Amino acid sequence: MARVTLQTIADEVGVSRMTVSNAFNKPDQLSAAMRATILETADRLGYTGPDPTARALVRGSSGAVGVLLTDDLAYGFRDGVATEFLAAVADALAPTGLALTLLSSQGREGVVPARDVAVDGVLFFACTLDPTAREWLSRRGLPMVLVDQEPDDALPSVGIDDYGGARAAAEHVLALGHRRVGVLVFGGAGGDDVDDVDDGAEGSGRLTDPRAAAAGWKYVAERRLSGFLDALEAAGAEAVVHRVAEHGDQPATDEARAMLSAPDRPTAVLCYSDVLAVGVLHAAADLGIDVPGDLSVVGFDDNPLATRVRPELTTVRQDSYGKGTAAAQALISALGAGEETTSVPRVVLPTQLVVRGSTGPLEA
Amino acid sequence: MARVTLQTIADEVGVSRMTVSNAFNKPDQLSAAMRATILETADRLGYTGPDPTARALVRGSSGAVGVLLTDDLAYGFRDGVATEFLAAVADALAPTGLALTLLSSQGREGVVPARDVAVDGVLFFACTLDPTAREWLSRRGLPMVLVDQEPDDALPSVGIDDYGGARAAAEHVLALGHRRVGVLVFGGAGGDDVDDVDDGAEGSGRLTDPRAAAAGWKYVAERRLSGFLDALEAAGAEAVVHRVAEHGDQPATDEARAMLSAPDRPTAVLCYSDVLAVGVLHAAADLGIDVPGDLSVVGFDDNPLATRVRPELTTVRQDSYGKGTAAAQALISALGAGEETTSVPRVVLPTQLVVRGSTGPLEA
DNA sequence: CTCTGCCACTGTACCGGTACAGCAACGCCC
DNA sequence: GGGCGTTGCTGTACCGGTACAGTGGCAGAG
Repeated sequence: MARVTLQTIADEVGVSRMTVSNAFNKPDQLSAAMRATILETADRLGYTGPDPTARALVRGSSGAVGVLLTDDLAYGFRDGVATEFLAAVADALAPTGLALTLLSSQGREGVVPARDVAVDGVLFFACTLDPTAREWLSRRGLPMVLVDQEPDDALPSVGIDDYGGARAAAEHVLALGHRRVGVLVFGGAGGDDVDDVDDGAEGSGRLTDPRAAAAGWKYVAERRLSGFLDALEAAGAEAVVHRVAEHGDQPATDEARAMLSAPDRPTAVLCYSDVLAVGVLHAAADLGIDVPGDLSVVGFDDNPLATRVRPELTTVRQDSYGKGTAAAQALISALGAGEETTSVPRVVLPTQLVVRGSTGPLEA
Repeated sequence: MARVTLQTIADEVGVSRMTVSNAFNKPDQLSAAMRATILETADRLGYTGPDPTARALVRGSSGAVGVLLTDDLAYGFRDGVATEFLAAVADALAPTGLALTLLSSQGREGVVPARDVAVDGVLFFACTLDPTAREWLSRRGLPMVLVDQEPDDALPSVGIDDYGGARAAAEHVLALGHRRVGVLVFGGAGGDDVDDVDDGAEGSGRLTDPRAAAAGWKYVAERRLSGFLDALEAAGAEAVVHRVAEHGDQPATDEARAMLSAPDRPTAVLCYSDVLAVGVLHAAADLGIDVPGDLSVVGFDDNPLATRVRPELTTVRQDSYGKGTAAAQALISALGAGEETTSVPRVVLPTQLVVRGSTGPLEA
């Protein structure tokens, strides 16, 4: 059975295709009797309503906005911070009737979702900054909002005060008397330093020159590390920086074990995220190191996870929901404005240190 | 600046539009030199690659599959069972390069996402069975897979053994000696019984004739209730059925408080879900009732939540990830098959009772 | 009786691609 | 030197809608 289109109905009723179209979209353009006949016929023939694709083509809008995530889409459903963010986006989108399309930064079989899927606008929330996906998107000239990315003059961006939060975390452990402080960071490959072995830090391991290494990292990782290091340096404390190459619980445990097994181990560890901090807790437990008695651990994000572990994590809270709301609003207004936008909103949400049970004073 | 299309490039280079199209899609159809010229020009002009919408129109496929959720999209990110399911779908979709579009069952401003957003296929995962969205989808003739819905002769479906799981839950408390058993169900409105006050059970409250009331509920709710009741009846135990109108922690707490405050209260409560069971735990705590000493509580789903509360919930595990995988596979194969599908796969995954700390023997 | 305006509907030209048939030029072979 | 197969590009017809400028008939105004 062939597809039922406007033409099918037009032929059946004996009118032009336009009249049928009007029956659906502009009821006042035709007589009530004709409209009734058309609708009845459409129904009888099993017409499914205007085809979304065709309509999108002619109207230039598709009714969906995209969120560009890592190449692993499922991440968006597994990580507490990501789900909170996406839930906020979904909530903010609800009144507009826009659908939410999850785009992975890397497609298979030559398909690049960022290029090949129809969306009206994009939230750039990828965790790894994939330059090809980003380039495709900017070339498409779509309204786009950067989330947790390096601000760009041309594009609206939403982020949090990563640097300030990291400083606050560092100052917290400094105030507790710690002077030899581990820093566990996620050295997210910035796209091209994968085979850059200059800093001796491909993969995991201790970084000899963390600031140099961080130059190529994704923005958030670099900001947080800078915050940690600036505060530690200002206080004349020693920083022992280790990097994990993959963002996860287990990799962090492995790396933390190395850090904590070294002679003269740090008495506090600042982590890029709560997920990594949980890994540190595991490593400490494995090594028989008491937290917070022998080791203080600070996370970042205030992931729901943070209060689910024992001891509960001291961490830097970010408002993921607020971030999602702000990002969605920015995108919605960019969609509404069309081309003539002049202002490029830049939102930076505050962060806040939340002290819980995983940090304590340095024992003499 | 006007949009750059194939025609723009064709004019610039001085060839036909088709040749430009071929340069992108069929490299072997033209000379290498010409192709190089065209690609260079395209790049210089800032061509963004074939427009996804136009391509979708002519190819008849959009590169995205939809998941129809409740009218509250954010639910998909908040509920542990939903996120697990969606993560599995995302994982299964990854190799195909398909994007994942979240559709809310109800749009605003006359927009019905189920009708107006371009997708190649749909997973019907709505929690409330919204007949209009479903009807639009089936009329569009899209490949579609029902998840946790009443099986339909024409459509592939994926679900779990709700009935068997519920029986197992009931038999578990019966084996522990309980004879007066509360049942807390989620009376999801089946679309049209919202103003149906016949059973005296609009909103929450105790149901006098639960089986009759359940007739209009969504499939899963009805199946689970039947499982509970059949097992209880077979053993000659008494069932005290209460219904909550909204699926949540707080509504469940309220309703459970009513159930547990009544004279001669049940000694065990079977719940439609872990979320409701947590509400029962809260109510019990409020009323000073010890679980499992004075009250046994059984949940359903084995939501991650179940092991996060104290006592940990005895529950009926379902494999949400497996369900997502199966659903995605079914959809992918339906997409591949096109029209000529004859078989209508129907997957029913097993459920399994997991006994934890929230149930115990009836105290004499 | 013409002119004007309105109503209800039609025709055509897009939107930005792709499929497919066609066609000229060229080399090859017998 | 004519038939034939390639190669490389072109033309046209779609895909399924919508925008917009008609157009013919008819009613009321002048």
